[in-house]
Order: sequence, then C-alpha cells, then structure tokens
Amino acid sequence: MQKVPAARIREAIEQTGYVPNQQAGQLASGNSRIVAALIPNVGHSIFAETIQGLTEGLHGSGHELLLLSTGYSMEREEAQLRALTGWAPGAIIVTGRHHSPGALRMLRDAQAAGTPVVEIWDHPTNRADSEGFAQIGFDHVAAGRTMARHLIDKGHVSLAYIDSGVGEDFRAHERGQGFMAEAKAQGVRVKVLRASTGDAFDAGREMVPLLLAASRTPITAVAFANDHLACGALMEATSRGVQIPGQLALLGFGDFPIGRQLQPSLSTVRPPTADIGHVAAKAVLQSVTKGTEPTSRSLPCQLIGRDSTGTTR
Amino acid sequence: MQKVPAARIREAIEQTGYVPNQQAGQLASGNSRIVAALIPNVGHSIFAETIQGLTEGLHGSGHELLLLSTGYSMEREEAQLRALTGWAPGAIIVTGRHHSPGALRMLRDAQAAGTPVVEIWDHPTNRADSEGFAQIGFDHVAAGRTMARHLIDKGHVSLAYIDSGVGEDFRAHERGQGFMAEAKAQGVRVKVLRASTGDAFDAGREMVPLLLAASRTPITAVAFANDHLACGALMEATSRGVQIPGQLALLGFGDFPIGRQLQPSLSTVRPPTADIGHVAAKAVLQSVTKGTEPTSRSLPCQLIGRDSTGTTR
DNA sequence: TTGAAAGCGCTAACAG
DNA sequence: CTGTTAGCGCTTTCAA
Repeated sequence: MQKVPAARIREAIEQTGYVPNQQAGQLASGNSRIVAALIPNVGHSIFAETIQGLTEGLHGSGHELLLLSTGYSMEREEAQLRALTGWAPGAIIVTGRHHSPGALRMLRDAQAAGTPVVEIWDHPTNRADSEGFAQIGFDHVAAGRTMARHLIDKGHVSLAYIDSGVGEDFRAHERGQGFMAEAKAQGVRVKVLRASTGDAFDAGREMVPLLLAASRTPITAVAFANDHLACGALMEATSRGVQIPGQLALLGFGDFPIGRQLQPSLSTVRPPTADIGHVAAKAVLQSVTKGTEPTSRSLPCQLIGRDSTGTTR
Repeated sequence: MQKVPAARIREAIEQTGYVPNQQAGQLASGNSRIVAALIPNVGHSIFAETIQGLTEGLHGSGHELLLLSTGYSMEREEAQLRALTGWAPGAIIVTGRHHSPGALRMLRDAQAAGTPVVEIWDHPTNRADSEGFAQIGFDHVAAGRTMARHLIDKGHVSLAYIDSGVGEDFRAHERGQGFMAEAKAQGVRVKVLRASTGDAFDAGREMVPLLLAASRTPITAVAFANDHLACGALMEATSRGVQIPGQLALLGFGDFPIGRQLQPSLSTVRPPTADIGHVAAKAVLQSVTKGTEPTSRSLPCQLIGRDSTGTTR
C-alpha cells in the first residue's frame, strides 16, 4: 500500500455505507454520546421550543438526544434515571430542581462520576435545595412578582392567582408564591385558587364563576399558572358578557400562540423557552469537552401586555 | 459458597445500586433495547398523544424510546437514520411512507438485518410506494373523502380545501386529494388552496379573505389540513361578522383541544393518535420478541360534528 | 509515524 | 444445571 490510503478508505467507507458501532465505541472509550433529557411532558407546547432548542444546540456535535417524558411525576423521573444509568449518558438534563431522594442520589452520583448534570427551567435560589447542579432557566418567584406588579400598576387592588392543578408543577406554584408575596408587599388583596386537572381550557373556564362570586371586594384581576387556563377563563368570561379587561383583567403565562389570537388578546409572560434549550445544550457540550462542570445561567422573562390587562401600556 | 446465593446477590445488587451496562450487553448480544422513533415534530400537539402512546406501550418492556424530530424534512430524516445505524436500535419507527432514497435504503437494510421497521400515521395503499414496511395509521385519502362527504351531506355544493403550507406534510396533501376526489365524484365544485407557513393560526386567518373573495359561485364550506388553520380562520371569520356555519361552514382535522372551546365550536376529524402509538409499540415489541415482521394495521378516524358545520347532526 | 495487542462489561456458547 | 471462556467492535496503549 502506498500513498493516499485515507482517501481511498473513506471512499470505500462511503460506498459501503459503513457507520461505526456506537455501543462498541462507547464501551471501549467509557463515555457515551447520548444526552438524556427528562421533560415533564414532551408533548406540551410550553416545552416544545425548549426541545427544539436542545435539538438544534446538539446538532452537529455527534450527540444524540434521548428524550424522556416524566409526566410531572417524580416517581417516574426516578425510574427513568435508574434505567438511564445503564446507558451511561454523556450528560443528563432534568427539569426543575425538585427530585425524589433516590433521583437526587443518582444525579449526584452521575455528577461525581463526571457526567454533567443540568437542571433546566429553574433558577438558582438562595435556599439550599438546589443540590449543587447547574441550573439554566429563570426565576419563577420573580416572574410571579412581575405578574402581580403588572396588575397592580394597572390600578387593581384585589387580585387572584389560579395555580396549576398539577401537584408536581412546582414552578407554577412558585410563580404563585411570588405573585402573593408581591401583592402582600404592596398591600393589595390577593387570593390563590387551584385549578382542577384535566383539560386546561375547561379548568380555566371553571374558575370564572368562582372569581365572579367573590365576596364584597370583587376580584378585578387574575393571573394564571399558564396560558391555557387563562384562555379558557377568557373565553368563558367573554361568553358570559364579562367586560375584559374592564370588569376583569386576565394575565397568562407562557405566551402560547393561541393567546395572541383570541379577542380580546391575552396578556402574558414569555419565558425564555427556546433559549433554555439552546443554552443547556451548549453548556452540556462544553462541559463534556472541557471536562468542567456546567455553569448556571439565569435568563429573562418578558411581560407581554395585550388587551386582556388593558391597552394603556 | 452454599445455598441461596442468587437472593443474596440480588440483595447486594440492590444495595449497591448496580445497573448493568447496556452498551456492553448490547455489544455482546448484538441487539439493543432502543426503539427509535422519528417524528416530524415532537413538539406539535398532533403527535403528543402518539408519543404518549409509544411511551406507555413500551413501558415495562425494558426498551427505551429514542425520540428524534425530523422537522418535516426528509433530508434530516435520512441524516438521523444514518446516525441511528451506529446505535443499532432494536426497532425503528418512522412517520409516513415518504422517505428519501437513502433513507429508504437504510430502512430496507435494517429490516433485512432483522430490525423491525414500522411506518406510523400512514396507511397501506394500493400503490407500490409502500416499500413493504408495516404501516400503522389510517387512510388519509379516505379521511379527506369523509370530510368532503360531511360537507356535501350538509348541502354544500361549493367547497374548498386549505392544504398545509408545509411542503413535506404529505399526509395533509393526501387528505386534500381525497377531499377533491370525493367532491368531484359527487359533482360538487371544489377548490384547493395552500396556506402559508409560519404561525398556523395566522395562516388560517389569511385564508378568510381569499375564501370570501371567491367568484360568482361563492364557497360555502371549507375543510382545513389541521385544526390550527381552521381555528385561525374561524376566529377571523367571526370577527369579520361572517355567519358560521350559515354563510361559511368550517371543518378542521386533528381534534385539538382548542377547537372545542371556540364559539362556535369547530367540527373536526379525530385521528387515532394515541392508538397509533400504542399499537406501534406493541407491534414492535412483538416483532422483537417473536422475530416476526411487524404487521400493518389500519385504525379508524372519527368525524366530530360540532357547531362550525351546522348543528343538524 | 504506523501497526499490533489488550481490554471495556457484558452475553452466549461451551465444558464440567 | 452451574462455572468457565471466548469474543461483540471498537479505543487506547504500547511496541516496532
């Protein structure tokens, strides 16, 4: 054999359609090129852009995204992490900073073993419950405060927050806490209600009579854990002839496409969904190649004032 | 060593948190427990239930779902299949029966090598373009025919079909063909328009003036490639004071939750989304264990008549 | 520089 | 039936 064998080999390889066996390679090298992402609900629109961002961010890096849907269940999350262990993923991405003790242990072990772990959609807090994992997301408490402030700025003095009916949607609950804290700090009345589970639009609709039936100080502005709840309420209120925002101002969260379309259009908060995916992918890749631990990153939310909280903005 | 070592070993295993290395096992055994699913858009609500169905169907089988988002691009699909080859998936699930020549070759090779391949969301046709892979889905042409028939039954004689703007959404195009064929067969006027890409609600809205501006025989009923387009059109028409269904009847496809909520509510066709996932998972598992090729299965769609096509039903 | 050899952690096929 | 051994297809290390 003489010169240029590499080129010929490559040629032969392409003609044969050869693709190296990843299992063998990973077994030998000890590190896999799988990035596992555990998402509460892969089908939910709020995570769609994050998944898209992850996909794009990983694209061309030779890593594959292994998507797992936890169904907002810490138990399932733990089971999936356990199964994952055998796959020796190159990196693990989980949603939020709340995990079962077992899951936590596995994540810590993974990190100790040099597998980057990042928690997305959450934000480093002062509390000690972030177990030292990198977090890429935003401050849900602050988002809740922003929501309250927006309504208070519009002159409302009797507010409500409709929390998600999904018990383990911790981030929605945190926004509620922030909302409440801000309202109280500003000396404004505030009430927290919890939506039912099931179809989110219907759950939002169901809240309307409760909101209207309020006591002598009627609620004049409501924030919701997500846009689906808010849209349901908006449609129900409209069909009951309630003036929006005059009689009742409505504020959603998530900036789902539908909110822009309704009449009146829904004011909302736009979380950095796509960015979370992008940044997390990049953080993980860098961590894998440089061998450093991934770094946390806090991204901004944006309040989008539309019709449902008044046009004065 | 004497008796009951198995139990003690198991105990020790559980205490240590031992999980077998899948890479090694698969390398040794030659078959992996990965089921790869290539979906046009994992974030799109229409596939959400299918993914859920796949997840549930695979649950407890020891197989993991490797989800890949092709972005409705045959090119990306081929690239992902190529990357997959190295993972030696235990089974491959692709969406639809349209693939690039390269992708087709890889799928055929995989099947020849004993890896079950199933095409979901599509249906065996008489044409030779189903390359011999098992198909689990429904007949899109028939669905289109059903849509036309529904509108014709309501007395409409001048119809339109708004096709998806996504070029490689072959299944939407096929529904359009079925719609057209049925309309022609029944001697009814029919026009096919194509929505723009981008936000689907907006794309639907944009169609309304085109539909209203029709020539001397005005269009009185429209079917859409999906519910998002239909909802956009419904909202736009309503805000323009168009009577629905009196002046214009609207029929969607997909049964997205929002369609039920609008006023008037949207008539639609409900495809067997969750079943497709379930059945595909089971087919693949059976094929893997029994070593037989997976079998095709045609599942039923359901027409859901609501307000937007008249309440006479 | 290029080439041979030793495993990675299992499974499967063998011998005891 | 249990215990041992030879690889799976690569990467990595070490000698040539």
